[in-house]
Amino acid sequence: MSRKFSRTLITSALPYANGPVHIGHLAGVYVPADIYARYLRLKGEEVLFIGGSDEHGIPITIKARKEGVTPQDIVDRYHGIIKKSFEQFGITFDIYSRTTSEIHQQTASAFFRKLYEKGEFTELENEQYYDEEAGQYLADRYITGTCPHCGNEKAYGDQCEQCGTSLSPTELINPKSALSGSVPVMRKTKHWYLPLDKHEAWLRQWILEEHKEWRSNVYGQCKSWLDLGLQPRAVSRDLDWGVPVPVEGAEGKVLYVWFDAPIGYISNTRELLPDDWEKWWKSEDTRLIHFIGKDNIVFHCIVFPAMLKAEGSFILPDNVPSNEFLNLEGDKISTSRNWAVWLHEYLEEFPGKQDVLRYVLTANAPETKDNDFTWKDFQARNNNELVAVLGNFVNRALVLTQKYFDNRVPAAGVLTDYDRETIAEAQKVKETVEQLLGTFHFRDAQREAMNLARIGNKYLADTEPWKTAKDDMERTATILHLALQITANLSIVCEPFLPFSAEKLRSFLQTEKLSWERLGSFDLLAEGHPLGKAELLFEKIDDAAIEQQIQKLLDTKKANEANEYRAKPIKEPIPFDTFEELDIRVGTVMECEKVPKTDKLLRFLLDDGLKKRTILSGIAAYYPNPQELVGRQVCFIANLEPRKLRGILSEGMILSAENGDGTLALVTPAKEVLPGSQVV
RNA sequence: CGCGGAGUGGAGCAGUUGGUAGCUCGUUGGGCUCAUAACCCAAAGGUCGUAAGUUCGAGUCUUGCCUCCGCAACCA
Repeated sequence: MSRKFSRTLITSALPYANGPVHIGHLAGVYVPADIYARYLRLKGEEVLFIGGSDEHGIPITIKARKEGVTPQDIVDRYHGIIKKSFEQFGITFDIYSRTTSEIHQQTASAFFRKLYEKGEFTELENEQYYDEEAGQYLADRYITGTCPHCGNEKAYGDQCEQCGTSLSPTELINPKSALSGSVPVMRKTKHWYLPLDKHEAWLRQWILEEHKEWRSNVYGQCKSWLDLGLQPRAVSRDLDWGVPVPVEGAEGKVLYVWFDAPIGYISNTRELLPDDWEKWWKSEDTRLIHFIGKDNIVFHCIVFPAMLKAEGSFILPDNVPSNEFLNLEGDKISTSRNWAVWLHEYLEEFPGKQDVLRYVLTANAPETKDNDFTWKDFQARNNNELVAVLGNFVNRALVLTQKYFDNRVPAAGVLTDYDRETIAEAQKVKETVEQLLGTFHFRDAQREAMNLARIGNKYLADTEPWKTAKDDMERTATILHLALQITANLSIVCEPFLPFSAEKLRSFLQTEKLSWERLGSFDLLAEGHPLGKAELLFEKIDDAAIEQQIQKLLDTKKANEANEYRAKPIKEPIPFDTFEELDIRVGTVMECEKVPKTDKLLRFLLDDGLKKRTILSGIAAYYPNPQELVGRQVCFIANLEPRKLRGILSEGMILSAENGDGTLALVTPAKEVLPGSQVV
């Protein structure tokens, strides 16, 4: 694939406007996309970098209801925060808009309409659960009930997490709405489907044959979907928040957020370039690149391309560089658990340190597998790499020039072989970085850029200008001339990765922004050129600042857990007789061991005063050493109908208390009693 | 149950079409003193998750198993 493109359209996944942006978003999408956009611009290429907020979908309506505000309030709030923090962070979108914009409504509507008129959809009427109290249809995940296979009462409409079987909501026994707790009713509803199965053949050819260069995580996932066979996918939803389905008889229906969102790339381009947008989306010499996270692969590689192809006039993406996920201090980043480093907070707490975060996220980017962000690593990379290698080299070159040459670029004299070797090595950086960026290897590219500073440090250490200054100023001049040219080169190569520092560097050197093509030149600074005032490029981050961040994480996590916990409502009153029917007893644990090949089950052998009784209990996760329970007393329901689990007959149920975080603790009598004692 | 990705020296990562493992940081020793106790050199440290197979030869291919992540609420 060596097609000639004359411009590049870069899109970055639209962040969902139900929360601020965190380091996971940055590492996965926005930092690499911005590096790429800056790099191409510096090369003088025609580039457009599109971003925007994704503001539709069920979760936003749920959040709004929870807070008692409108969905528009929610998206206004977060769109504002997100947009501002991207700007401050130096993500150079050509436009950052939103899917609630008027132009997006029009674009998405027209897009749907065109597919509709071309007959690219199939219509299907089926029955779906409807929550009369909440006044809306329920997504599979928002229905809970009893699993028909294992009896788990907390199975979801799409899957039972206890036995792992996938379900459909209609299979659930005693279905309940997760929104209101009411019993949902079946209602007929009509939806439009994009028949992906009809697109399978060309998708297969296009991805599997023509894009073997895609990253293995992307290629592998697409292959898996294609091999399983594509299914028609619903593109509408029963909801009042979104782009209305522009067809008669579709009242109360909106476009499915995954149909709507990627069209946002197009509408935002239109918003920016009302007269000129089409060349970016419809011209074969435009190269379209989607930057996304791994959870979006299928939508950007299969669903959206199918939509574009069905429409007929659009180009398809040339590459979809998807990153894996970034973890935080060993745990998954989670908006709902508040386990994240939020960009807007980082910007406040580390003012002027945008480049440090950009650097760390790129150096540790999850390009091939999930990676971990830790504050200790953040500190180490700042202090040992940015400060010690890059900042220090620049400082050395500038301070020496100040000291010996009155802050003017000295003239180069005769070059030694070693000088020439150093120049040659520095010049190699350009080609290597280009090769790496061209193939979306941002982590390696940045390391290679930093390598230029390493070359500089080594050059100074080996040539020792502070020694030659004692008796050979001509030689000293040559050395510093080269060191300053390397510094000027750093201002070019760092621009895509560390734009704020590159700008500082240019002010130190009193130069304009230099184009990428001049990277590798050793005539960037003219002899006698006066230098500006040198300051520190980076400063050390001390332990206290890092500990504060770690403490903050622990605090918010703790506060959040406490916040989230709410005691469940008390169930309906029951007559005393019903309680009497339960026979709760105390038993002494005689044996306790994990049931082989299960995750959760412990097998208890209890002395219940009359006999030995086997009971299985799903608490293995909370008692890693079941042996320790032997001899303890537990409460259990003695007259529950026996039930076979994993081929073992369980005679009763051991009582456990469920904590706010879902962990379980055994219920035991306050002091030892005889086995078989009744709990009354 | 399934499908995809990942599991490499203390930490974080590379390893292209198979040929006895590289990088950054850390550690230890030495050098230097222009520089933000920064810089330069050297050394120690890995049976490449596990078991088997193909091959003259496998981190790199095949198969089984284990662990983590995603596809499946929120979510890059």
